[in-house]
Amino acid sequence: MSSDASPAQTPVTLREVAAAAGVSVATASKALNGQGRMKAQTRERIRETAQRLGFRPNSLAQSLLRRRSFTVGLLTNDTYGRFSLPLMSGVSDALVDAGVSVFLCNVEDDTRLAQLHVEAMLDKRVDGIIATGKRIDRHLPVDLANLRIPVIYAFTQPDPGAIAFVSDDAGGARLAVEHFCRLGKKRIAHVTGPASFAVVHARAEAYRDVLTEHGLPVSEPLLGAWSEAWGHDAVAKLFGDKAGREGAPDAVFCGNDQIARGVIDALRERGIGVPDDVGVIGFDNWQIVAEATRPPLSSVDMNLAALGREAGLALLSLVGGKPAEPGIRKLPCRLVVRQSCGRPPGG
Amino acid sequence: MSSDASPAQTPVTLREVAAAAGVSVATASKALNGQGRMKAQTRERIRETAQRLGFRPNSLAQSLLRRRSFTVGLLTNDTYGRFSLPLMSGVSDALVDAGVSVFLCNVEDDTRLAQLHVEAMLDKRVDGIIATGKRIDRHLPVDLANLRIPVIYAFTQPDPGAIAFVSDDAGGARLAVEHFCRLGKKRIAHVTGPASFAVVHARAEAYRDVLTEHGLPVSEPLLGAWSEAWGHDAVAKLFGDKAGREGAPDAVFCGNDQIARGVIDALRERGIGVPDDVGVIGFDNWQIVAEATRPPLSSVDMNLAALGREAGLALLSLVGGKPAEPGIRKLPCRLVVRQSCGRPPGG
DNA sequence: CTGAAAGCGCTTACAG
DNA sequence: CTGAAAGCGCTTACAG
Repeated sequence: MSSDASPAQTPVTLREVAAAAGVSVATASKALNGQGRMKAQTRERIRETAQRLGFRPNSLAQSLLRRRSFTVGLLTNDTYGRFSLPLMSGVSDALVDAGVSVFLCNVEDDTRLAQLHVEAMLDKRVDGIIATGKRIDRHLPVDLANLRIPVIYAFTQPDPGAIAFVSDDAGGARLAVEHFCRLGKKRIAHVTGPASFAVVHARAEAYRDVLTEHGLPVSEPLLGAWSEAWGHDAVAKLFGDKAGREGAPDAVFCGNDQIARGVIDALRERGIGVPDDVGVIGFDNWQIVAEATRPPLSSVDMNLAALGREAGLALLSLVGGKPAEPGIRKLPCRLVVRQSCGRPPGG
Repeated sequence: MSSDASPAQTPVTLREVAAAAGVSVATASKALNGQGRMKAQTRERIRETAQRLGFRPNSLAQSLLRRRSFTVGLLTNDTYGRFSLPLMSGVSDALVDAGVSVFLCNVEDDTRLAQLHVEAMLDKRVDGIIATGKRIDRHLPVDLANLRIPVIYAFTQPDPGAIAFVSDDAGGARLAVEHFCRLGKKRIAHVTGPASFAVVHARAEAYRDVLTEHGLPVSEPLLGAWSEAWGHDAVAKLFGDKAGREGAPDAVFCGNDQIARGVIDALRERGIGVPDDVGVIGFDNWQIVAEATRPPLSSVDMNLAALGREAGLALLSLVGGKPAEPGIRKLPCRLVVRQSCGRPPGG
């Protein structure tokens, strides 16, 4: 009920501040922006008046003048959000402190919808666009190549000559397989997703490389679906029906956490102990899966929030006019060790 | 390389269109907006010119004049996004067709961050705000009560006198328990989350009501964590250690899908068949969990995307000046039947 | 040290 | 039927 609480239904303008302080709007503007030269006392009086009236400059008016809206568009086709969400919050975190707000554009796989969103962004004069998706090897259903505003790609297939941030899948796979080597594992299998995914090949190749480097036998990666069910089936293939386990793997590196969970469940059903008999490492570090697995799952984390942050900062720098090399930047993954991979010998 | 592709680094203005068409900017504006009266031929010529030059009005300038930015802010503290994401995409879908874009504001549980985002929204003159969260019974860490712009709450605790959309948890629970009754189940248990959640009580009460209405025995709901592990433990409590199953439940209604998954896994480990011996229904219809469960899990869906859509439309209508009754609107859930609950007798 | 003027890109009364 | 003028809320040369 205090008349100061929300006195006007309409925001205070600079003109009102100037009138209340007995100066021109030009002077008021300069006082509040720290521009120009004026008596410290005048500046202070104007500042206090603005404060008292709860003045906040109209961003739309400023943007019109500055040709800079302090907004960016974030395009995604990851409705389910498993990968997008950490990435989005990384982007948002990186930008909010610079006063930049993020428009959320969920484009699904719908070209019309994507076009609609891109046009809305352009009309609203966003300073730039971040394109993100659920797959590193697929384009969004819209062409962002000639937009007159900067575009950064993150976790999606970039246009040629663009700047993109992706996770270093090969590096992530190395982390997992080298960890197994360090634990003294000798027969390390790889169960992963379908051949249609680029990451499947990148990770499988790294898997082979590490084993070769360590002089360990390389068995062909088993490709299947990204599902628990495939994890189950893969265990049947790897461990056969025989009771004895000679020649069977002592470690399984899985292409995602769901497969890993299926593997662990299937091993338990066979009475094979994890991590004592067989170590398991997953990929994605999807907390809700990794922590529900028995035992909790060690997994490779793609650092998606950090990736989003990098993308946000890169866009900011581009918007600020700093030139940047085109190309794909691979950001390192990290291995989150829980209990499924086993302890170092004597550890 | 075509000089039409992106000829100017700077967008075409109305002034340029007017010049190219040989009219004043006022006439050009009216022609494009279908305002005023003029020779059809003039209007057409201007339209064609605008089209040819790729003119798109600067939304910032329009907003300044119209006092309407065609943007809204979406506040959420659901970093993980399980509940937020469908809701967000519902909001976004409802608004994109009205030309309204959505600012994503991830506020975590951080009051400073929330304040920062709200101020950025106000400065950018958003037309309204949608507040959403991960819990129906908790406030966001910021006060939105006296904002001078409309606020709609969705899936979060509203301020008194506000408009809110939430899922009808009691109704959702009824759907599940009544389904069991229809299938002829006689001893229906309820395993759910912690007492600190309002939904736990709402659903438990509906559970009791339905059983009473059907003249079936009511056993006290088992409260625990929202986890698979609790689902496991609950099975131990419900089914005891004895081999015989006289008096044991023939159906379990679970407070979320993770609990349900734990229950089903534990039943299988005991050799109890799902759905033949015991039917199981979960809550949330979290696809990735429900489909990986063996057998696939029947579950109550809160229709979060629809809820987001309603919230978006309600905000639009408020922004448009239509008055609306304050209060909490409960939106119906729906039961998604898969295989874990069993078939009707003789079905 | 301070203010009047011009202008960002658009729209909307009001003249002619 | 068309255009000159005023103005949305602000900033930035330029005078004084």
